Amino acid sequence: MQKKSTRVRKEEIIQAALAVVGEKGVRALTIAAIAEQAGMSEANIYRHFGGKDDIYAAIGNFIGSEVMGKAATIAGGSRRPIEKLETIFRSHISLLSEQPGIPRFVFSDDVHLTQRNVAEFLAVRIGNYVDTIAGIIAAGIEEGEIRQGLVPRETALTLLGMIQITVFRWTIGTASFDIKGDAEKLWGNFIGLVS
Amino acid sequence: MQKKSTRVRKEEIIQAALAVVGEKGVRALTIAAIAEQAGMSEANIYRHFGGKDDIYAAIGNFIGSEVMGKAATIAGGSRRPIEKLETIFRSHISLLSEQPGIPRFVFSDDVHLTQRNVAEFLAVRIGNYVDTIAGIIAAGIEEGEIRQGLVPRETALTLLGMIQITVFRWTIGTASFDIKGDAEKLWGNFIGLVS
DNA sequence: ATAATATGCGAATACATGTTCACATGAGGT
DNA sequence: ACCTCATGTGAACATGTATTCGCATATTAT
Repeated sequence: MQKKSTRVRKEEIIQAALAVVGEKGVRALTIAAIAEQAGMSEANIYRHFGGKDDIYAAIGNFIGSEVMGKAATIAGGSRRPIEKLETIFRSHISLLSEQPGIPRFVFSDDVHLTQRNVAEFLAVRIGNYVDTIAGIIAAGIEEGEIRQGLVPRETALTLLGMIQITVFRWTIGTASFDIKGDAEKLWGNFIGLVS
Repeated sequence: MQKKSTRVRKEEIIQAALAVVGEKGVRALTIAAIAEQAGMSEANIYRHFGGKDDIYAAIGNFIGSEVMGKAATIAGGSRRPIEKLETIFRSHISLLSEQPGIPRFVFSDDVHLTQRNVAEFLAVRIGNYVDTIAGIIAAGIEEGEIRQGLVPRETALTLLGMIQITVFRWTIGTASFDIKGDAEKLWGNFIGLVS
């Protein structure tokens, strides 16, 4: 087996772990499963991570920085508020459907209850995410694209709820669930709700 | 130890299991934990249930019939559509905050992936639930209480998403999270969205 | 080239978990 | 009162899981 630096191995292990969560859920995120997915021995995983808690934290960091950061980029663009919201909504649904491990991990009660520090970290990131979307909505109201009288923060939470329930129905239902089509319908109705 | 009939023991075991899930999550739903919570031996649990899968199914049935049925009762009442929606929303938030085991179980990826039959059953029940709420919204549109142009089904999903994200933020955050207050704010904004 | 160090792995360990079994005991029908 | 059967339990078992340890080997610096 070719040797690689810890930096590279850490990324491989995190990606393998996310793949396992996506396919079999957080419950199946065992060291053995990660090792098999990553194509290395179980003992080797301990060369690069202190233990399972350490791996949980690394997954949380990855999701927090790589994923949640995207919204900030879109928010900083020069398009109109409604367009920004649509882009964020679409790319979010797209990402979650391609990397099911991400929502599984974030919504896992196992993580919430046994990895409190990871949960707190994610809670803060999600809070920032809500703020970002609320800011776009506030701008939309000011520019007249979005109806007056709406509360930006609560409207942002409503939008996130749409994403969450879509992912949930996709996860719980059969594999043939058309998540993209479902999301489109919800978005169309959201336009009607806010304009 | 006093002996009781299987019928009554089954209920005790299910309630104990729901309590365990509410306090420590689905991951911690072990036979040992249920036995301790219910105050009986592990072996005795096997007197009344075939095994863990059987217990999962029983929990799913309980949640499906006892809980989801409430919405149908409210929907059948004689109040105005918006009032019905508010009652459903409030009682739902109230129930989930008092019995955290219910959302933990329903949203558990462990259940979704390893208990497919339970997941399918819940999916059908949730589908009925969506239909019920969509029916109320359709009536609201017809009576002029709710804005025209909205799609009942998608608006119903949006309402459910509000509930789901509220429970999620409550679960992931600190124990001091004010779920009732948060839900009230969301409801107030929902009124603005649909009317 | 060689020493030093980081990387890799099979095997062993300690513990948790689902399940079964042989045996005890209490409740209800006769 | 007694018999029968459902209910209850401690102990044992097989398997799964996280983690550690001694040893091998590739990479890097000198």
